[in-house]
This record gives sequence, C-alpha cells and structure tokens, in this order.
Amino acid sequence: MKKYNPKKIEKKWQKNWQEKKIHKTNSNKKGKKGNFYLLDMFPYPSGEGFHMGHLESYTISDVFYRYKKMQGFNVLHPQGLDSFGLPAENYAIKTGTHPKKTTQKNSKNFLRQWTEIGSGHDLENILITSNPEYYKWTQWLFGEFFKNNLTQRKKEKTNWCPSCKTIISNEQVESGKCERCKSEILQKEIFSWFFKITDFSDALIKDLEKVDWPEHTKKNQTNWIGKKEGAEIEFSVIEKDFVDINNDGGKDSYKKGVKEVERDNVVVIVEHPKEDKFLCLKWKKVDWQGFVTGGIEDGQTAKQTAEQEVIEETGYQNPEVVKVYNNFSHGKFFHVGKKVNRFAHYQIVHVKLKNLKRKERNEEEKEIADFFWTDKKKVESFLKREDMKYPWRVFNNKNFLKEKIKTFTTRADTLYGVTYLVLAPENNFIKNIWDRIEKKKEVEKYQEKTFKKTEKQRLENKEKTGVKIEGVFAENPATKEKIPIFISDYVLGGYGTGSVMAVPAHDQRDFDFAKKFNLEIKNVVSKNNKEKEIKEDVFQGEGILKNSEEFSGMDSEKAREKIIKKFGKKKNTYRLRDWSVSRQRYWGTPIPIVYSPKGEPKFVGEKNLPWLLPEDVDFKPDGTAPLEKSKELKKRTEKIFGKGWKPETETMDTFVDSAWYFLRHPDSKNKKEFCSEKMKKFWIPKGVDLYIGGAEHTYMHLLYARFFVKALKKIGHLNFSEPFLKLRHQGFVCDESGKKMSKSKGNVVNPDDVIKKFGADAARVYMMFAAPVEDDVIWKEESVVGAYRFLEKVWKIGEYLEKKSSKEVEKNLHKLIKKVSSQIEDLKYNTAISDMMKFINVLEKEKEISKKDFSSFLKLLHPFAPHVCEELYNEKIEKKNILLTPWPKYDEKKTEEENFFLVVQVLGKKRAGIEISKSKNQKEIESICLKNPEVKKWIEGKKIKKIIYVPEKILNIVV
RNA sequence: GCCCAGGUGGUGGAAUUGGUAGACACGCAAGACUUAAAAUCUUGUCACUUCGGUGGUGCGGGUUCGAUUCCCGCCCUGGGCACCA
Repeated sequence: MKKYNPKKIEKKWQKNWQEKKIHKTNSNKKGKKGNFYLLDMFPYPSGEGFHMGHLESYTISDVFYRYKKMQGFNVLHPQGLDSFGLPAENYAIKTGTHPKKTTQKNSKNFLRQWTEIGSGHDLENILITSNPEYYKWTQWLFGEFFKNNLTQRKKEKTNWCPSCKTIISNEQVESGKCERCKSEILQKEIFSWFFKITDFSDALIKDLEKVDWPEHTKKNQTNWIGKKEGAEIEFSVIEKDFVDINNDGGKDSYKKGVKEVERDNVVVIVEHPKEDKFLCLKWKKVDWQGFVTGGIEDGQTAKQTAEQEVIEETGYQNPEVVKVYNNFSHGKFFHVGKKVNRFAHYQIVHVKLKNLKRKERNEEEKEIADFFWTDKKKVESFLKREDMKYPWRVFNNKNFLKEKIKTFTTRADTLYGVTYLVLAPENNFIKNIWDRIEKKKEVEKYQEKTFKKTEKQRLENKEKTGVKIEGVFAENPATKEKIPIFISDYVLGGYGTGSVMAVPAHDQRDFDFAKKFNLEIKNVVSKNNKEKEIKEDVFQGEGILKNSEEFSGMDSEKAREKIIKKFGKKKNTYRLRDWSVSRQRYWGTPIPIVYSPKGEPKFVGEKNLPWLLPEDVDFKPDGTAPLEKSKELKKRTEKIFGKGWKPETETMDTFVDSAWYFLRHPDSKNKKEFCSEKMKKFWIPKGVDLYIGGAEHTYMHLLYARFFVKALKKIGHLNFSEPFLKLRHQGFVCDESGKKMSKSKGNVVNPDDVIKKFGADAARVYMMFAAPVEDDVIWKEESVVGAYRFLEKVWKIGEYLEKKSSKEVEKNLHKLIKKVSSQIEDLKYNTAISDMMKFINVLEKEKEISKKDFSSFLKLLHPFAPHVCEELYNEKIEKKNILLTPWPKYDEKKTEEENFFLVVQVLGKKRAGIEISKSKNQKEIESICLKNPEVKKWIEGKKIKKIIYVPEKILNIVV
C-alpha cells in the first residue's frame, strides 16, 4: 500500500467535493431528522488571511456539520465575510488602493483557505456585507427602525479634535491628544444616530433564561447591561442663606459673646383688595425680599401689631385682619448693625386691604424699601414651610427653585446621612439655574477642565476635585437640613441621574471628597447596636440604622424600603447606553437618511435602496467626513428629493452589519425581502440552532444581534426573540509558552504552513484533541506529530481487513460508536479523539477487523479528518462520498460486558481489584471479597463494622 | 475593588448525582531493527520507599466509610469591568 500522503489526497478530494457541490445548501426538502442551522461567526477578511484561531473555530463547526448531516439532518452551514471596516480604509489611506479592491483580494484568499482546511461550507453562496445586495437590507432594516421609533438622533459627548474638525474614537486619542495632529482633544456634544437598545434592557436580561449559552457569557451580558435596583430621591433646591452663623464678624452674622434676646414677632401677609395677589417688600440696602414684619410690643396683640406695621411700613391705610395663625414658629435672626443676637418667634397674620388708599412715603422711607405684588403660590409655599428662619426672604425670587435635583441611590437607607449633593459637571441642572449661581467663573473653569479630559483621563486621577455651587443649597428631605451642592468629575453624567446624594460616612468616594472639602460626616448605619463608633472609618456595609428618627434601629433592608416609600420612589438604572451607530468613516454602510431643507430627517425609501456608497470620494482625511465630499451623493439626493435636500454623510458602525447577517443566510439571494416567510419558517423557526465563535464577542456582537431580533420581533418581522438558541465558544490558540498569538508579539503561526507540513487532517485532529473546545489550544509543533501518527495508523488498517472482526474489536467498536456519538453531540471532541485512538491501539494488537466495521470507524473519524477518511472509504469500502452515507449505528447488546471490575477497599483504601460476573448478587460478592487473600490481610483480627457496596464499582469494608 | 473562568505528572489534558487520580497524547529513558541515523515497534515513566507500603489534584480546615469532586477560610494565574452612586 502507498504511504499516507495528505498533500495528494487532500487536494484531490477538495476538488471532488467542489465539483460535486456536496456542501450546497438544500432549501427545498427537510432532512429525515429535520433541519439544523449551524453557524460560525463570520470573519473580517484581513490581509493576513486565516490565523490559527480561524482554523480551530471552523473545524469545530465543521465536525458538527458533518456529524449532523450524516445523522440525517438537512444542515444550513453558511459562511460570509464581515467586510466593511477600518483596516481596509486605513490601508486605502496609506496606499490609495480602494477598499473595494482590497476586500475583493482578501476575500479570494479566505475562500481558498476555507477550501484547504476541508471546511464544508456552501462557498458559492457566501454573504459579503459590503456588497450592495447585502447592505441594501441593512439599510432597509435601518429604515424599519426609523419608522418604528427605534432610532434616535441625539446629542452625545464625543472626542473632538478642533484642528481636524472631526470626531475620533477613544482608541485614537493618545494621552489627551489627537494621534494624527497632536492637538488637544475636547469633549464635545454632537448629534449622531442611536439605536434604542435600552428599550429592551429588561428583556435582554430576562430572555437569557431561554437560551443554552455558557453561564459566564450570560453573566457577562447581564453585567454589561448592569441593572441596578434602587431609588430616585428628589432634593429641593433653595437659595443660599446669607447668614452664616459660623462666620463671626460679618455684617449679617451671629456675633459671639453678645447676648441673645428672645422676642415675639409678626409676619404679615397683605392681600390686595380686589385681586388674588399679595404684597411683597424689597429692602434696598440688604437686597432682601419678604413680608411685612414687626416685633410685638408688650401689651399689644399680634393683630394690633400687624395692622400698625402695615400702615407704617407700606403706607396703605385700610388693613383688615382676616386670620391670625396661632402657632409661633421659631427662627433665628441676627440683627444687622446692633450688638444683639435676636432669637425670634413668629406669628403669621393674614391681612386684607379694604382699598388701595395710601399715604405717600417720604424720600427716606423710599430709600428703605420698594413694593411689588406677588402671586398666591408663594404665600402658600411659605405657609407650608416648617423652618421659618427668615420669613422676610421667602418671597425672594431666588428661593424655592422649580428645579429639583434627582439622585439615584441603591442605599436609600443612608438618606439621613446625606450631607451634600454632587452633580456631574455636565449635569443640565447647572445650566438651568445658571442665573442664580455665584462665582460662575470657577464653575465654568472646572467644567471646561473636565470636558477637555477624555473619559479615560477622567478616571485616571482618583484624587477628588470639585467646585462648590455658591448661591444655592439643597434640602435633605429627611432631616430638612440645608446641604451644599458641588460639581465634581467623580460623578458621571451618563450614569443614573448624573447626580449623587453623598453619604460620606458610608461611601468611600463621598468620604474622600468630604475629607478634602471639610464637609460634615454623619454616621447613620452601624454594623450592630453595640459597636462603638470609630470616626474615621467608612462603613459601607449594611447594618442597623441610627440617627435616623423613626427609622433608627431598623436593619438596612427594611429601612431602605420604608425610606423609599416616604421620601422617594423605586427606580432601576442601567449601565447599558443606547447604541451609537454613526461613524464619520467611508468604508461602511451609508445611513439611508436625507434631510429636508428645514433639516428634518427622512428615510430615503425602499425604492431608492440600495442607497449606494458613493465612489467619487477621496478618503484621505482632511477634516471633513468622507461622504461629505461626494458630489455624486449630493446630486443624487437633490435629483430624487428636490433642491435643498441634503444626504446624511455618516456611515454605520460595522457591528450593525453583523447584527443581523444570520437572518440573511437562509435566503441570501432574495431580492424582495431580507428573508422570505417561507425561508424563515424552513431554516430559522426559533433561532440559530448552534452558534460557534470566540468569547471575545461576549458583549458587543451578541448583545447587538439580540437587540436586532427583539426589535424585529416588536415590529413584526420575526416571531422569535432570541437569535442563538445554543452558543459555544472556542478558546484561543497560544504559542508554546501559553501566550496568545498576535502580530505584535511576533509569535503567529500561519495555517498555510501548518497544512503544508502536516496536512489539514492532522492539523484538525490535533486542534480538536489538544484541549476541550472552549479552552485555549497550545500550538506545539512537536505534539502535532501525535495526530499525524494516529492518522498513519488508521491508514495502515487497510492491511488488516478480514472477513470478520475479532470479538474484542467488535465489542470495542460498538462501545466506540455509542461514546463518540454522544461526545460529538456534547462538543467533547478531545475525548472523542482519545477514545478513537484507544480503539486503534486495540486494533493494532488484534489486527482483525471486518470491512463493515472499518467502514463504521471511518465514519466516526470522518468529521475530524474528512480527507483521509474519504480516501480510505473510497479505496476500501465503496465509491461514494462518505459525507453522504449514514452515521453508524451500534448494537446495545454488543456493548455490554459479562463481567465487571470491582474495586475492594478497606477503610476507603484500595486493597484489591476483582473481576466479577454480573450474575452474582450482593451477598455472593461480599463473600468473594472477604475471602480474597489481598483483602484478608487487612481485615484479619478486626471486627467488620459495615460493608458499603456501590453496584459494579466499589466495595468498601469498614473495620 | 467588583465580576467571571481556572489551578491535577516534565507538557497538553482525562476522571465529578462523591467511588481505582493521572486515561489518551507529547516528551523523556531503555530495548528491538539498522553499518549508522531517521522512521517504526516493544517496555517503562507522579514522588518517596526498608518493595510491605506511604504521601499526593494551589494552601489550611471541615463533612464522609470514602473528597480532584461538597462546605468554610485563604493564596495564585488568566480574562473582563471599574470613581457605576
């Protein structure tokens, strides 16, 4: 017999398969056992061609394909090229070669390599995402999303290079500078297109229950979406207090060492005689506003004082008391200019003017205060106030801002410990209250500094920085305390509400900030009741509440629930953001949108698809978006839509192309639909049956594909909600020291060289044997020979062919068929191969195998080593493609043994092994074991306490 | 810091409803064949050992007749996320 020569036979059969089109997809008739959709993650056709990872990944799926097909399934095992993307464009910028040409050239190479590794794809029918026939449907789907409100054009912060006048990606920013022109990068908000993936946040988590995916992949997806259950708590904002009791010596301040005087006062609400409005005073010297007030002299009633004060202070002559509110409220007032601290009690008196008869005030009186009328709302809000510190300033238009600050928290139980708020510098609240902010320059400066930073830089510096917003205070809704508001870059604009209720006693970041800015730290949770407080410690755990009024003494969980109920509302927040799909790049799917002269976006319409990527574009970067420079695109737009209409000049993120390709494969030639209902039903009734690809796509690609399916289901184009029913990852291929192969490390092995040296079959067998499918494979050339030797041994078996197999061989073969079948089904390829090697080892001793049994063995091995098995099958068995023959069956009876091997233990230690007939019962077995001389040695002179028998496995004697 | 995966001979790995640890393969060693080498074949290959055994699956405990497998507490490696409230 000739020597095993992989080079010769592999070429020969690859040609045969191609000519016979044995891998051609059959979309007409279901298989005996049904249909199966098996999919590989399709590659980007890079200039380097395959790397070892491709070889591994395609082999994994090919083994499954051949196995399923022989089992009687009609298998869809398609292939494609994810051919839009940056490398081709960058290559174009460098060399001037059009990306189209580069892509065509690389694609050819990929097709050659698929053939040479023996991968069974329908290669005459591959999808290429950069072909207009494909991207027509990417655009059509964009249109569907657009029509169904699943797209959004909105502003988002991006890296902006002021000299190139373009957005660049995070990867293109080198330590805050543009990699091309080295100018400082700014954070700038610009409009771009988004897909509303966040509409599906909950479904994207929940539906993971439905699919058979690796657990870690599911967890990663869940973490990426990052759902957090918590609460939203609103903080009212009030104007700044001018009086600072801690500040000794100021004009308005509390004076230490000066006596305090208590006094009763009135606050008079003066109502207009006809209209529903109220009088407000405006003191000129101190820039305060408020009601008429006055001290109650001894012997006077509040009513009398009120009437008197109105006449004196306002000049109106006919006040009539409507109501006197009974309760005196407390407040502190530190008298201006006098050497006394006045602690005042206020009583509110409602007065209505009979008419507007008024005594003209003299110049001196006019200098003191002005009047104006204000509406009822302000009076009402004043009456509701509990802390009437400064009643004359309630009317101040700086007070009680409409805007409230929303905060998100997972620890509502710490609300009583909130001693300040922090907003992200980009929080819109700041813009909304801009007029009221003092020291605007400082705020502006800080914002600018933050926006200059990229996200990365912002995270690098962990030292807390920030600026206090002077002019406003927030009110802690629980304690009613006035708390300061800061902006700081440790709070992120895009997460939660972009603002944080700071609890320095129970959050490390808040603690650090509080330390730096000397803010109050208020302990409200302790580990348990007994433990003494250590001031400097930040206790971030849950525990027992204290200093929290009625919630003190509750555990965190219970208190959280109650506090949310009283002061806020339950709310979830997600880490997931909407998917930004706009790219200012050339080599991608053009966004099929045009703008009316008014600037309104409009979908170009189905009849104008494919909305072709213009060719008259100089893609060398000069600052403007590449498509912006196409005259053809502008002309096209105006010709179809009219004068003044403008095309969108952005292209789509290439992840969009790959987010739906699996829906195109079943009907890739269809010119009317992205996939007909018939083909959906035929090939993809519930989703892709098995999807194989790298774990590096755990996040983006899988998430996007899942979003597409959910969105299309919502619109009504699909009736299933998860794209990939079963998913398996393959590991990486590493060099001998276990490092990932990469161009930059210079440790890559070229699959072409490997195939030249060992042949595709040996390479495939080694890859599948070296490690479990999901683990990394270490490429060790000296180990590949093991796989080669194995195939050589198989090759030689032709010499042993007899009429009948020996009993031993027959028994082993039937066991092998049973085992290998289930192992392939479970993708446990490494043990499947080792079992086949064991079988060959048995055969080498026996040298007696029938033609029929050898045929069965070849079928088992064929998925792993298709060429050599095809050759042997055709030489030794029959002239027929082995792939088209049925998978071997086994006889259950022939796999059964008469005897079993029993391990006998004494005290859990193996002492003997005995061959025992299956016909024996437990008692018989026990007596055999106890008589065994090896066992006797260990139990002699000892009392037998217990005998544990595990049927056909172990017998343990306890003494 | 958090999340995920993992840690078994010289190497890749096998074995888990708890039941012979190291299958299979690489490498290595010895032998056969050969003038010789390669290839091939045979035998051996966890460590220690007084050849009776003993220890051994990252470390330390625990449960059990019996633990690589289950529980508790650590250590290390790889990957991901991260000032995420």
